[in-house]
Amino acid sequence: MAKAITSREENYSEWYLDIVKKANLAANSAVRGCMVIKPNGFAIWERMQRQLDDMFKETGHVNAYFPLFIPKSFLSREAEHVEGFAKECAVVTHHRLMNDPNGGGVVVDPSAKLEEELIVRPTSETIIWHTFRDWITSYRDLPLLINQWANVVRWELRTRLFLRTSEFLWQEGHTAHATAEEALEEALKIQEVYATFAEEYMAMPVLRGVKTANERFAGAIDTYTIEALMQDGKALQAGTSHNLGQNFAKAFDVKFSNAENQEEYVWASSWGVSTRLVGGLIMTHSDDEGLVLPPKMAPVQVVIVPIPKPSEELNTKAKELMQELKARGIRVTYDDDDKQRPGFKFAENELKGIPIRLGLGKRDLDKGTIEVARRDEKTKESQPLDGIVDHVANLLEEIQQNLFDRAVRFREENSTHVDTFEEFQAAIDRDIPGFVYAHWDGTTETELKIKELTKATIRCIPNDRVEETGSCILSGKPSAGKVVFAKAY
RNA sequence: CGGGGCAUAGCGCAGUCCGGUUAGCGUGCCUGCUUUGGGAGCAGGAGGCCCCAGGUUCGAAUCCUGGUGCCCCGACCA
Repeated sequence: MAKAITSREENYSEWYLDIVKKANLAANSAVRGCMVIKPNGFAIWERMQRQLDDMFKETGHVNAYFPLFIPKSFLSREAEHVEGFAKECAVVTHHRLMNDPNGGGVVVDPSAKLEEELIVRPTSETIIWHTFRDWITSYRDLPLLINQWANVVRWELRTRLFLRTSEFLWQEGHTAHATAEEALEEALKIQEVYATFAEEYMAMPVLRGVKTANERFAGAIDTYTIEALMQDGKALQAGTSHNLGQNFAKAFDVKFSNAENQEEYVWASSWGVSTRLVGGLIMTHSDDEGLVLPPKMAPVQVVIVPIPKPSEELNTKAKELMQELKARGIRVTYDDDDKQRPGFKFAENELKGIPIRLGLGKRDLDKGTIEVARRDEKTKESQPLDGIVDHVANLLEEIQQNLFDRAVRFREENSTHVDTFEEFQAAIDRDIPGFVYAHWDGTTETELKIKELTKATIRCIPNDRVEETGSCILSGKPSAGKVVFAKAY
């Protein structure tokens, strides 16, 4: 068991890191807080990208690319925005290096100081709105629906692979609209796109909700979020979509002429999901044997293992089978390494999260069967080779659904409703705190006080919450409905 | 930004307190033989600026001074 990973029970944090490292998803790099995404990890991100990109295109968005560097002055145009990001920006101050006159290698050339420093984008609203000013003059230019796939940098003090790194990959959508209603609709539409993606493709159930004033994006009117529950009972903000109102249009003076030839400021939205989703995917489904991937997100869905080792006979059959599976659109590989034994390969393929393993041996060929093992439930059974492609195709769907159902069940089992602060405290203090629904008086003051006392934050006010009168668990003041608290990543 | 830890073979580590031949163990890697339906066994082999710089000493992975880097835990944030 050379590659055994720490169990979740023993140390959840170590378990997560073990999976990331031992499934070869990512590694720490020479740069603090920045990760190297390895081929296995990047393949998952690529699947996310491809699917999301299709969905964005489907909703009328087009891709573009804006610069990595942003003039420092741009960031300060929107007051709340700069306050939100100023503390975590990387700043470029010089543009040239020179040989150290003292022989210490290269040093920054002091004569190459920039007139205006550049910041490395922590998000691109400012540079994009500066550009949109040139793109928009008339209501006929609207709506403008732009997305970009990019890297961003936020100088994080505490990082974890995928979940929070100083540099990360993401997509950021930026849209401009003629009316407030349209901008709001756009923000909500994207929230639903994100939720659909999370649930149908990642098999990760999410709560759809709106952030409190305290938790919203710096510069937004409202932030819509999807929140997932991880296996340790902590919430993960998996995607956000912002209604920016006219805040950035005003800051960057972006106006359009409406049909009556009157000038108005443009209405905006922005939204993003990042490589953090890979972390969420890992923590939603994986177990103590390693990574578990839902079939739709698995770079490899089926692996065929020759037993006990490759032979001409087995290779021929396996390749034939691969062709049939590929023809059905199934991503399949053949593990024809003749050095490792089957047991090793089983463990290795489980660690990597491949949803289905097909074990093919001499006995199978004689009997016309094949061994089908599913990663999610760790069961295996012998199946007739005849009709195996249909069986595998159906099983992939079943696994996808099973993982989602399992995650929904976990979330339900770990969601509680409380009415008093004592109940609240007890719920949050459990080993798996989960989502805790409670009344809140709507003030930032109370929210912060609760956070100080319990470390729990308001994840969202659910879109589908039932309106009911109640009293705040802390202040006792009236509340119009329960909000969702949790400890969060 | 505080607190702690670590830096020695691809990876994981011991050795450092108490300086001393050729720096060691596990794993991985290479070769060969035997094995082979759940992480194989034996034999042989390759692989090291012991984080960097200075100092002490006949002699430094080890002691002293000064750096650098990364990780983990908290506070802040996607």
